Amino acid sequence: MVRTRFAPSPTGYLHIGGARTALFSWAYARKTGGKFILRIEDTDTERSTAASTQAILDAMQWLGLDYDEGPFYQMQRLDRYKEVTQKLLDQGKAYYCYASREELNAMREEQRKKGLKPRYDGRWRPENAKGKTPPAGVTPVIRFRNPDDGEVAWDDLVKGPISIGNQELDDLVILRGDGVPTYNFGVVVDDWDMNMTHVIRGDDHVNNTPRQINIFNALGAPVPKFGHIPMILGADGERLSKRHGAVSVTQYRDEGYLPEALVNYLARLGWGHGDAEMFTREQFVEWFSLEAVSRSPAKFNPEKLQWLNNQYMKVSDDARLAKLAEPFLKADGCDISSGPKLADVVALLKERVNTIEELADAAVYFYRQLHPSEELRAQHYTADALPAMKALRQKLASVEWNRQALGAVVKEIVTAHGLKMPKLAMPLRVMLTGTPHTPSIDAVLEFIGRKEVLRRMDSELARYPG
RNA sequence: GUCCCCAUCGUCUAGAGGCCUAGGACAUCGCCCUUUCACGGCGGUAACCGGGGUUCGAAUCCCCGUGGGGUCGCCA
Repeated sequence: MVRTRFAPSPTGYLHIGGARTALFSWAYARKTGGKFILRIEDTDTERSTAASTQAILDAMQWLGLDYDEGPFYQMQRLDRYKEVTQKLLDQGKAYYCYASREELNAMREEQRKKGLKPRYDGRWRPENAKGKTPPAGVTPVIRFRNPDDGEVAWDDLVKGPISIGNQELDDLVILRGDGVPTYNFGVVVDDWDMNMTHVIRGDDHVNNTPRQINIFNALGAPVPKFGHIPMILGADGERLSKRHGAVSVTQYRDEGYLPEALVNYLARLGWGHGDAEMFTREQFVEWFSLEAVSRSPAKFNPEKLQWLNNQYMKVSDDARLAKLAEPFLKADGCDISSGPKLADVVALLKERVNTIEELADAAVYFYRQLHPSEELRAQHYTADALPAMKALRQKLASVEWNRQALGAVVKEIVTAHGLKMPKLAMPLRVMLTGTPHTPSIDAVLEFIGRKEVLRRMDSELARYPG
């Protein structure tokens, strides 16, 4: 039985990269009929917050990444880490280290200066510490005694064979002075205890893997399979971060992206299935395989996400989109109940916008008058258009109020005044909505409604007496 | 700097030695549709990082170079 997990640290929101890692890990479990476990790695007591944990949980739920077990919290398992550490201590596979942070920093700086790789020099290994008396006032940490030579190798599920010499590794701290485990140790104990079979995680952990394998071996624990997924980069090729703009999953939700669009986009980042661009979550699970995951990093492309979101909006239920857009409209001072049915407005607008936020922005003038700028007035309220507008205003007072009849009236006026369609449609559009970009003018008229149309026209036309 | 990993259009990718005159999508450009803006339709520009091998044949395999990313914490 396959068991995978997602193990975020609650030191901030769930970001795009983490979400994709979670998605792939989740998809692998679902594909193989295995279990997906959520574990919160909250051992960074300085930076971990309950709010972050909640934000991550919310984001996962929004994306539809359901888990079968957990969330487990590492800080609730301190006794277990201590117990395992003691076992290692007893077997001589771990030891106390009394080096101070200052001392270690100095050591690393020295090594770096010599062009060497900074690494712990084993000064408190039992054989080196003989006769040394532990300095007073230093609470010791516990270090894992890494093998001195040989190679650590594994066949990565996405990258293929990888091997690193043990000479490259040093004795890492596994238990801090305060009894809290460090990342590389907590992960191993947990992955062991939680029976993980497949560790699917970000590329940035490749270099931790050999250390972890050594610990698994020292513990006599079965070593899981590893699959390392490449990072997501920003447009500049640097690792995706805050300075690249929106990187938080919840931020995309708040800006009006649909979860299925984000999931689809994330799935296509570093993975592909022939020419398939749009697919359901079920298809993704069915098609997913780690072998098909790209081995190189991918750049995040917001334009394509927008396009995908637009594609999903076009096929989304109007009532659903209306519900999502409503809060934006309300925040913009619109009283939905006073205007056309929002779902109808949505149907009219959804294929023209990329996000719910844009949808709401485009819907405002159906609920509240937006006045055009002086520039737009000057551009569209031309000398030959104004008389036609006034004539139209009169006709609209009594015409039958449906799209077809309204379109006919507009055409009638256009003809009567010897104009071309845009010559009347544009000023009318601008007058009613404050913007030159709207759906067809007859639909706009119909939705705004007779009373409001007349009111708006009067308020604008009053500026041009005579 | 060290070690690890990676390398197809601007971007995401298809490609498992002959199916490749390198395909699709986003973006971009042009045309069509049109009542503006979109949507949509049609078409265009655009890539195998370089050099050596292996092979009858290489985008695909190997080596070197170059470039990019990651890593080297009592962070995860």
